[in-house]
Parts: sequence; structure tokens; C-alpha cells
Amino acid sequence: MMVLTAALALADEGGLEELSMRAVARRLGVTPMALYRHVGDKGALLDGLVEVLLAELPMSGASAGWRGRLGDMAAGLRATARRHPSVFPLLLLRPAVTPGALRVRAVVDDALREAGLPESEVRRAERMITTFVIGFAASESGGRFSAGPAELDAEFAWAGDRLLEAVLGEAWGR
Amino acid sequence: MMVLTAALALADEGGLEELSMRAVARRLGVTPMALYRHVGDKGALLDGLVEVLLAELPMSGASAGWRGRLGDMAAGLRATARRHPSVFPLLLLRPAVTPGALRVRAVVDDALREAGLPESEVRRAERMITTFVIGFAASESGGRFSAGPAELDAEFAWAGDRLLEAVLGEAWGR
DNA sequence: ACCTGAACACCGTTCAAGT
DNA sequence: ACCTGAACACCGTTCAAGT
Repeated sequence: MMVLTAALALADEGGLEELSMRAVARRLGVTPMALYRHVGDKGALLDGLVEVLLAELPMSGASAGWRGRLGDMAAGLRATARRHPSVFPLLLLRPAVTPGALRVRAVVDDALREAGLPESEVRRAERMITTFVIGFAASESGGRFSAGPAELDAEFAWAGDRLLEAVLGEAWGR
Repeated sequence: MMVLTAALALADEGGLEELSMRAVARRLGVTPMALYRHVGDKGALLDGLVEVLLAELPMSGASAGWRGRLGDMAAGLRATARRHPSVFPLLLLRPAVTPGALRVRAVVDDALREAGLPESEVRRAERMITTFVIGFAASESGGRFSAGPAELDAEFAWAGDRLLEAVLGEAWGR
């Protein structure tokens, strides 16, 4: 949808405070009220932007192996946060029940099952992993960390390993 | 400062979208422009609110032991998120260099040192822990999780233990 | 189906002026 | 020192009307 791509471009260029219905309309060469036929509401527009981010996430095929798929997903979320730093934090504020959020959850859940984690532990392990990854990516792209990018690369990899050890416990070789 | 308490009350009652300079002024029985003598800017007002949240955090004395102090800090952050769900997520978006943020970091760093973690690992361990705790609290209070509060209580405790095992590694008894 | 004009009730912020 | 009035350039959204 063209409205969403115009809105995303605006947010990327000027932050959420530059993202107004009127500015989107201006960029599309149209009257503000014309948008309401396509998007319903400003809240719906923000929800739509979050979905665009999640839809952009590259999904590696099953050939990658569970560890590779988890790593790709984490790296993808981090890259998305860097590409769209103003929109990304909204991920933490909306219920994870949209198609995009469910898709991410399914990838993580499947990988954890394939790693041998008992079904009873999959849900909480998935929440722990995605909470950390999204929190890290949002913190980094929002400037909360003071460390440089190279240091954060290493730290993110280290934290991922530690988190998997912690979550998989004796289900994995430690 | 009275401006900040009025602003916090507004945000708690109606969310960030109800928080305007004009509404704060209305609540204080004053003209909007009067605020600018006290707070400089709407951005500064939001920063001030984050600092109020961090200042509210109860700090347990050294008598608690490092594990107790970490647990208290995590519980305190989570309680703060539930009390002020609209303001809390701003914590993830601002550089952690304000007095309040430094205070939290100092508590975590000291506890980790006392637990025997080598100085070279303290910084990244602190980032991992606070990122997870703040991400979890923001997710929970923002409604991202679908689980109920009792389940999340247990999960938070479990995740805290796992995270400490992961971060302290052989520096701690596992 | 899709878009527009006019309107309403709001914003943040500046500046000169008042006490 | 602290507050106000008037003003400027914006918002989101509704509603009736146009093609």
C-alpha cells in the first residue's frame, strides 16, 4: 500500500514527530482526508508500519538448521531496527498478535523445538529470546547504549549464545 | 517539580497522547506559556518524566546481598512499568546517561562485581541484564505478552535466574 | 469507488508585555 | 522572577458534497 510506504519514508527521514497524516498526504500529492479511505486512523497507520517492518524480515529456509535460523532472525531484527529506528520501538508496545508477529514467533518456536526443547518450555523461552533481541535492537538503534557498533556486534553474538545456553539448559550440549 | 507531577498524572490517566503542554497547564490552572519558564521544552518534559520514574525506584541497602539487590532492582523496574505504563517505554529510547540511569547501572555493576564477575565482563553483563529487564517490563505493561500476570511472575523469576547463570558463568556456582 | 472543501477542536512555541 | 495575551504554523478527524 502506497500510504504505508510514504509514511515509512517520512518516519525514517524525520522521526515519528514528523509523521503526520497531513505530511503523508502532502507527500502523496493528495488531500489529508483522502487517506482515511485507505487507512482508517493514525493508530492503524502506525500498526501498519510495524507490519511492514516485520514483513521485510528475511526468513531463512529450513535448510539453515535451527541455530542458523535463530541467528538469521535475530540479525534481521537488528538490521531492521537500524534501518527504521523510529518505527521499530513500536514493536514493544503492541500486542504480538498481528500476522507479522505470529510469523516471527512461529520461526522461533519451531527452531526451539527442533533444538530439542520440551513443548512445555517453548513459550517462555520464545518470550525470553524475542524480548531480549527486540529490546537490544531498540536500545541500540535508539542510542541507549554508549558502546560502539563493533563492540555491540560482539556483545550481541555473545549474548545470543549465553541466552541459548540458558534457555536450552541440559537439552543442549553445554 | 510540580510541572512533572502534573504531567505524570496526565500520562498515567490518558496515555502519552493526552499529555500536552496545554493540558499540563490546564491542570495547573495556568497559561501554557508559563510552563516554558520551568521546563524548557516538551522533549525536556519527557526526559524529566523518565527521571521521575527512575528516582521512584526503591534502592535496597548493601545489607541485602548482591543477589537480593539485583532482584529488588528488577522487581522495582517491573512495578514502575505497571504504575506508569505509558512513560516507561521511553526508558528504551533515551541514552542511559542521565543521573537516574547511571544510578541503576551503578547498582547492577556493583552487584555483579560483588558476585565475582571480572571487571572486563561487567559492562556487557549489565547491558544484557538491564536490556532484558526493561524490555520485559515494557512488553508486559504495554500488553505485548498474551500470558496472565501469575504466569509472567514465574517466568520473570525463571528468566532472572537463567540470565544470571548465563552471565556469571563459572564465576558463580551452577 | 475515490477524492475534495470547509470546518472543529486541538497542538507546540515565540514574543512583547505586564506584575 | 514569574506569568499572560495574542499570534503563527501546525495537528487529527468528521461531514457533506463532488466525480
